[in-house]
Amino acid sequence: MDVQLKRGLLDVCVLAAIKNGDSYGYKIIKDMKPYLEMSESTLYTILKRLELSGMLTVRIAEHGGRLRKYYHITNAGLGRIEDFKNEWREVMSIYQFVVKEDDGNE
Amino acid sequence: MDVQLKRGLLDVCVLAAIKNGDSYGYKIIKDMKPYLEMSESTLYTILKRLELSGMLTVRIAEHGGRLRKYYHITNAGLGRIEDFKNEWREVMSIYQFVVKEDDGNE
DNA sequence: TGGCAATACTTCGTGATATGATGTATTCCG
DNA sequence: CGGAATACATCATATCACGAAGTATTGCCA
Repeated sequence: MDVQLKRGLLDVCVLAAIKNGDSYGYKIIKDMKPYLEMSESTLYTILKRLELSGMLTVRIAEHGGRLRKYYHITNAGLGRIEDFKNEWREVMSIYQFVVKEDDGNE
Repeated sequence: MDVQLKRGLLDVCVLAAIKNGDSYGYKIIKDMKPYLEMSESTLYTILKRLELSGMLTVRIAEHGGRLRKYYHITNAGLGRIEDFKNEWREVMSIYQFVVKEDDGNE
């Protein structure tokens, strides 16, 4: 899928992936794969950014001898998803503008 | 509106603004304003990019003593709009993933 | 036991791109 | 006469997705 189109969806998609329960990087990628594929470097960059902007918190836990960083969504993160929903109205009106066929009757 | 969300829409929006008749920079901005606002520097950058990638052609004409560059969409440009429509299915499935509420019954 | 896939996270460099600031030039209107 | 509107161009900057490469452990299978 087009990189530019992806850009507006990635952050909020990652937040959505943890909104119903804490998760960790490797699992997030696999959960999102049917909807949106992303590389590991992309995801970890995004997770860092979302942490720095207070959209999520991190908890390090050991699991089977390996470290895992579990990500937990904050109220700000939930708010970000709400903002996205509100902006979607605008997006749909732009979409209508793009696909609108000129029927020649105006 | 969120810059990242805009990115995937701008190019195709500009193409849509000229698909029913040639237009020029200043007019494109005004036509798009109700749907999507963009600065002049952004638009002229995009028009240049779309020209270089063969999505549109340019014709310079004089209008009232001033130069105007009229932009005309090519078949490649029309194809770009079609691609966008097809990708929209994916976008909507991602949107559904983001807004899906966990109803606690699973 | 040797090796490879899977799991899990990190860092770096690069290319694409939206935007503000700034500049140039003309026309139109009061 | 002057400022708003018209019309386009260039530059520097900040953001960001991504491939490449690296580190380290577990689990499996031949």
